[in-house]
Amino acid sequence: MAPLLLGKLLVHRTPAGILAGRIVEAEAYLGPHHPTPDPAAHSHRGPTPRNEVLFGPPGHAYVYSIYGRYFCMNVNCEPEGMAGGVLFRALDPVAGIPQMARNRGLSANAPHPAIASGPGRLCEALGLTRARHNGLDLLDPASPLQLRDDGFSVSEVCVTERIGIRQAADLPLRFALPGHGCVSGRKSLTGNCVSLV
DNA sequence: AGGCCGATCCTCT
DNA sequence: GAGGATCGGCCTA
Repeated sequence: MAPLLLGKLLVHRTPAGILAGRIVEAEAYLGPHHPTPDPAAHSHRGPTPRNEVLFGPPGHAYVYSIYGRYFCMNVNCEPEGMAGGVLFRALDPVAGIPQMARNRGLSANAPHPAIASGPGRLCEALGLTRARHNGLDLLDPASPLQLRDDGFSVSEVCVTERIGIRQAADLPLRFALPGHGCVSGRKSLTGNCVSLV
């Protein structure tokens, strides 16, 4: 699911207008049901009050706080009872760009890569919090937070190790659009790209 | 009840 | 490249 989510739109309807960005980087985290152990996954040790959304029906947002200051967002990508998720790591801003920049404390004409490149930046730009957005159905047309396909075509995807974790750091579960300026991190993506066709 | 640490970001060198 | 901010969640006693 993680590579297939690249190129899709993440859309947030807010009182201040529509905020949206194209997903250019995502990471997969494997649930305890999966044959490959993934101790870095929040669901790895089973359900808790924090991660219960991951064990619910798919297509719902799992938003959690990290380091006391930031939020990160996943979409649940497994059937009910299983708990795999995809972390959205970076967006290319598409709509409501000045407001997204303002949410980040940046000037309205800030360069795109400064706005939502990184999972904490992404949530801050879109104005997402656990209190307001955890558990929302991203596939419900009535939801203020949605995943959408606008027909954008992705022909090639890069694969690397995941960023910012210690456990299971060697699993090749980070995916990004090759050469896109809004992808986070400094690791080179060259040589790890595959054609989707 | 206490302690440790994280799917981060920003600043400074 | 290194270090601090900052706090909720999960483990241990």
